[in-house]
Amino acid sequence: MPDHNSISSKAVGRLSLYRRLANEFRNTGVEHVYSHTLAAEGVTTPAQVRRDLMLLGCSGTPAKGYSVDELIESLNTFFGVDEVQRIALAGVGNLGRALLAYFPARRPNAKILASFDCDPTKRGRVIMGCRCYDIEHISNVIDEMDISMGIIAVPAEAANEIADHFVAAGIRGILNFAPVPLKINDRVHVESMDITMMLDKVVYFVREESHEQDSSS
Amino acid sequence: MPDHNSISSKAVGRLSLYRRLANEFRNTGVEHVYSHTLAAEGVTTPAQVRRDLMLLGCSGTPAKGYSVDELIESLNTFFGVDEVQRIALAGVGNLGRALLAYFPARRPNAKILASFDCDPTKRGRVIMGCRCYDIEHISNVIDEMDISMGIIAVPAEAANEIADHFVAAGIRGILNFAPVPLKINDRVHVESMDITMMLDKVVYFVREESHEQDSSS
DNA sequence: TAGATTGTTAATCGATTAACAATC
DNA sequence: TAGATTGTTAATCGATTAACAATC
Repeated sequence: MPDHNSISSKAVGRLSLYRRLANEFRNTGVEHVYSHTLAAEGVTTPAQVRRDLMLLGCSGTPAKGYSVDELIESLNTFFGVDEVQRIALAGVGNLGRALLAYFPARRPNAKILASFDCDPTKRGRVIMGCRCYDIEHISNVIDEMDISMGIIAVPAEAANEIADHFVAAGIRGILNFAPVPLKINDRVHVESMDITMMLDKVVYFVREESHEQDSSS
Repeated sequence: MPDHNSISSKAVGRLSLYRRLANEFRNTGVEHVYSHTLAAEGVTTPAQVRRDLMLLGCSGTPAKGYSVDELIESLNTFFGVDEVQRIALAGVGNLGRALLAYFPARRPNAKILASFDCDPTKRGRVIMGCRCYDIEHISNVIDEMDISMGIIAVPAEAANEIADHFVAAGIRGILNFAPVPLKINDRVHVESMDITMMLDKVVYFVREESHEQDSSS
């Protein structure tokens, strides 16, 4: 039994990537993969792939590398593919609706069971197959539906308030799309996707490169 | 003149965050901020804030900290807020439409000038204020419109092909939302946002915590 | 002044990289 | 066997953290 406590967030991300790649390989009939095959497809080194897989208890052979089936088996167990994830979504704007369409297709066991919005016209309606509730009832709904994860897709101003509601309702993991670092003191795992920050990064490096070209010419 | 070549992607991300926070402080009438104020709001340490700001050439005083106006001034110059960013979007599905709605409101100088989709019914139409073109014409459109950045919001299978088109058309930065690491050999800056990977991370840590509770009880 | 913060330097920590014997 | 890969250990690198004199 591998010790999961020592696994970093980065490593979990890489494992998620290996799982996807392994599934692709299986779909194309590949039975064995080398560490450098996984590394070349991804963004890491063969040595790191081997370290990551060793954490999972997967071992390969010099002759054939790693068994794809064995890999998928281990990774599915690691990510608990058999367990259904019960998720709540806050914010049913453009981004929220995109997420409602995105997840069922890609992660069938990640189920967004309830959504919340402050817009009164959305309350009670079923949007993209998911019922939208009043934020006032957030605690009751999350409790009744036994939801353990929350997705935040509301504007920056409202994000932390929603996060507080989520934490108070007993949610243990949050995927945050609002461009604000959440201030939460409880033991809740937060992953933030700051789209504007990513855009700023690309913009900076594009400008930077064009300036380099200017000065070199 | 600070040496921008040595600035890491992470540091650029933090600077993007400082800019947002500084703007918020200015809007609420705050004139000076200490490094620990910026650090407390964000996800870093006061020492790192100081290092980051020193890279920009910003210096504070022990008595008052950093001038908010000076900070915003420097950060705006750093990110080239006066320059309009000319952007192309590939994929006008749910996510693509969400991005088309998202950016104009939050980054007025980041202009998505053209979109591309393989769906024939979308071609020629103006969706969310942006004309959708045939992918066949990607090179011409990008060239004519002098576009330097691309956003990829297509399914995983098509992502790398689109990226190749972008690179061939002379694009120098890519924001990738497809859950695939892009294989590009050119000198193009790529930032990837892998939503399913983020979800997998949250799922893992939520499960992990619940297992810890099981074993401790 | 006293207290808190700044910029700067040294120490620590972790992660990545390189090297190598064992294995198929 | 020969060659390539595996698992493992040592070395390097970078980033974060801690410590401290200078400053307002």
